[in-house]
Amino acid sequence: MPKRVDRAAKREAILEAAVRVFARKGFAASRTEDIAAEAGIAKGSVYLYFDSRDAVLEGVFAAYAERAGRVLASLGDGPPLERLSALIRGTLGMLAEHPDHARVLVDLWSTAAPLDMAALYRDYREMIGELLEEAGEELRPGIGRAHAVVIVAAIEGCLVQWLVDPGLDLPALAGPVIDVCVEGIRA
Amino acid sequence: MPKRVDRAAKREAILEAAVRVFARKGFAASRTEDIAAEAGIAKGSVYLYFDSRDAVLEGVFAAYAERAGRVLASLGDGPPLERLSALIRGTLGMLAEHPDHARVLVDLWSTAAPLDMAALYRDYREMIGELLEEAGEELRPGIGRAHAVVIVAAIEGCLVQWLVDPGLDLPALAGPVIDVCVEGIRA
Amino acid sequence: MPKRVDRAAKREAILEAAVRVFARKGFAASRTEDIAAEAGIAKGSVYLYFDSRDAVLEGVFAAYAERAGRVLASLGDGPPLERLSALIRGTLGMLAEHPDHARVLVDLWSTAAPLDMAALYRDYREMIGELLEEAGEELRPGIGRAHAVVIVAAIEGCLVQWLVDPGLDLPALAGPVIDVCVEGIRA
Amino acid sequence: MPKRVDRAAKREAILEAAVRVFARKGFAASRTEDIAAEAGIAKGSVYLYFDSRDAVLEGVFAAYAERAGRVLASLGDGPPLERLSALIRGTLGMLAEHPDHARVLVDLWSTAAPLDMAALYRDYREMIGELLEEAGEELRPGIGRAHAVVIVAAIEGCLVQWLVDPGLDLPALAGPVIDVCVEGIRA
DNA sequence: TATGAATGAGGCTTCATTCAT
DNA sequence: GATGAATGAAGCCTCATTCAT
Repeated sequence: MPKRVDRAAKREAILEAAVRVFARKGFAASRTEDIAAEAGIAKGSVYLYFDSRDAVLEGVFAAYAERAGRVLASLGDGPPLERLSALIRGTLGMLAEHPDHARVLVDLWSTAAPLDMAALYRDYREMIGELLEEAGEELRPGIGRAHAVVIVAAIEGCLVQWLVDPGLDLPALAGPVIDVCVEGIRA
Repeated sequence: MPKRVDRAAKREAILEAAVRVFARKGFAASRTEDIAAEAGIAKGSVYLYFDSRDAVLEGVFAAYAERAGRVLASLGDGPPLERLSALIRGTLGMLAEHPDHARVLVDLWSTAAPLDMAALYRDYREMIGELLEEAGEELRPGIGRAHAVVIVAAIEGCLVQWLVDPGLDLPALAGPVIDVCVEGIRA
Repeated sequence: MPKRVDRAAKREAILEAAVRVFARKGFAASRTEDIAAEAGIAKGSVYLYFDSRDAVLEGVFAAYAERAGRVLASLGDGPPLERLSALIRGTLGMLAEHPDHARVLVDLWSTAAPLDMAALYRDYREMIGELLEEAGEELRPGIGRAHAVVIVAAIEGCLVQWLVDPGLDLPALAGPVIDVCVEGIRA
Repeated sequence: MPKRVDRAAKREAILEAAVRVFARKGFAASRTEDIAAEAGIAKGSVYLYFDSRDAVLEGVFAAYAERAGRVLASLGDGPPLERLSALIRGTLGMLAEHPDHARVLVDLWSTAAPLDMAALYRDYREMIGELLEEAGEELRPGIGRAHAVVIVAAIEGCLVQWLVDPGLDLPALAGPVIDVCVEGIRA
């Protein structure tokens, strides 16, 4: 009669605890023991669900990537620039709603680990590039796929400034970003 | 008083070595010894010029802040939107020319240390806000100081994407950024 | 009382699994879990049959001691030097047939545990000493009980060399050992 | 003005401390801290001279191998069987004089580490084989190189019994061993 | 009886910092 | 000033053992 434990759920719980800890102290300063304590388990138990402290960070990344993917997938099928605005609002809103994840993102950027952040942003640009392509005539001449990088940048750059200066109102920044990045490229 | 000069020069040399090391391995993974080795001195000697490993990071931040300040100070006195374009080009160019400093910047973001990153970006936005104000009539209605954050974001966000995916051509991104952030806000 | 029998059989099975594991990785590197896995049971179940990991090693020792005793007991009643040769052949053959037990023997030597290895070898020498005594006139003058230690040594020393260099053909070493240790002491 | 330290001497001192500790508790039970304490230094300092705990064991092995080599090298050039007796006496004497090293030898046997014990014993047998060859006519017919293994075995086997039962008088065992292994093979 | 998740003490190792030279 | 050997606190991880199921 084996003890019944929902491994996936427990893993998830640890991951959530880890995000809170990472957000509070940064990954570098977060001890395995901190994570365990936050999750309400013993230090050693973390290793029943993750191979190493780094693996926890990877798990956090995966969770973030999945969440980001869900935002992109939920844009509906309105006009492309409408969807672009929704994407900007959705992303900034999601980040603001999960400030812990957002805070950890910066650690992920600077982690050499094999997290393939590059692919994540490549996909991101790809997706926005598609929207721009689709927008076609609606855009000023000269604006196209190549400008996806700027839109991604505006979003991530807002994130950076918010993290560095939590006084900023992140969701409220969606307005100015849309003013510039959506209205500014309309024909 | 040559002693004083020597001290300052040595400090500077260590700082430069530190930047290279931080850029290579990230701050978290950089050992005092690595910095010393890169600077061609003994481990213990680092402590003759800095109080601690963290103090070195602070020194690096100060150097970065100064360099960034110099870019802002060198914009000349053309028309405001001209100066804005110059600022974008100058900043991205400066970052690309000093990839080591740029790489370290991300570590600085995620460092809890008392580096007052917030002030740096506040000044940055302030400065751009001023330009926007000055541009006045040249801008689309509704565009103003509040949009400085987007311009800073676009720049820093390009930096992020470049760091995460060094395949990107950072200076070349100045074009699209200007298309969106300068041309896009013109009346 | 089938329960009792089952218990003993299970204990035996675990012991056999343990020997295989110890032989493979050495006692120090063998985990309780390895033993359990090899025995096809759960980690915790080992503790239903043994008090501790060390107790398993003690059990293995007891099993070895018993097996060695059986060899000694099976020498028949031919002439003493005949029996000595048989003992040498039997022991080396037994070790070669149970390489796992042999391998573990070395771990037992270096284990401080309360295994009374000393008594085992004392008995061993005692027994061979008896044979030598019995051989009496057949031996060169000056050879006697005191040389039992050399015969035991020759056997165990072959074991050592074989363990350290499995390329050696252990049973084939019986010939040279007998040449020296039996023929060499004959009058 | 660098602090002057004789690295080799310090390494040696740590090695000697390690041998004492290993002999006392066995390698498996010896903690890095024990070694450091025995050497009168701090735990971390061990790592200034060795890469790891295992590396210390390897160092001990190397020291043993060297000492054993020195015994072999000091046999002079008397008649071969004379030299064989000297080798037996020398080896058992050396082991008895360095009981700590001897005790550690057993740990070395059972260590999977890349210590090439096999080569050590191969050389050992080789050397004795040479002596036997050289003895030629002096030996009983049928005795030759192939019996080197038995002589090595007799020596190591005495060591085993002594380690397991320190009551034995190791140097005194040289007599019986020579009776059997030298006198017993003489023509 | 059997399980295997959980525990937490304890080991190895790293490295910022100190300090004798 | 400069050095680098030494320190020892602290972190990651392992694993024997326990115990709820």
